[in-house]
Amino acid sequence: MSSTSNDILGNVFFNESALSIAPNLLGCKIFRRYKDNTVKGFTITEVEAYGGEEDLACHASKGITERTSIMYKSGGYLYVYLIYGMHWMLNIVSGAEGSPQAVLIRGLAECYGPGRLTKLLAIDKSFNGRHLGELEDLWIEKAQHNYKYNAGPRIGVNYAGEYWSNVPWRFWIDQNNQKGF
DNA sequence: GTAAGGATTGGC
DNA sequence: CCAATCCTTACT
Repeated sequence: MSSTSNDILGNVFFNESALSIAPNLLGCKIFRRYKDNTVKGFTITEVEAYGGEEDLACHASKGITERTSIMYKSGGYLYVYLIYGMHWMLNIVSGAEGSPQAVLIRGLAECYGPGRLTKLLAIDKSFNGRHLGELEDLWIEKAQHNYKYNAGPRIGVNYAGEYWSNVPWRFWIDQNNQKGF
């Protein structure tokens, strides 16, 4: 089973809203070419959508700053930032230019946890602001089929208030109801 | 300039 | 349960 360039997700995919992209990323494989030239692929199993200045859980709710400006770009850019002084978070900017949205990659089949998976993928601040379409060392290939998934509140955003801390914008593959997973 | 706090994790 | 740890943001 070989991959073709047609399987690689590009601008057409990422320019949709974060909310619609997020579940479609489930089952996609994120590939990394490491410095020693080895290539490994990991299946995305959990994501979260962040979108719009009105989303109080989204960093862009504070408006455009040096940190959040990347989210105002068109889809396909990477938003990578450090949290709690030690963990890199990997986000894919979504939506059209001027609409600050992003999808956080929270889990892989091979590695659960947003901080853990960036360590596995060797992703740090050097990836912030890069565009997926320009990268030879990181790309995402589309899922082979649609997966059944669950949705629930996002993690770690209790500060965002009653409504925004409870919107079901976290999506994960339903492993108990998945044939052949 | 300074202070407060966080899209988490792992160790006690 | 709670400390680690440092960057970004918002200012007594």
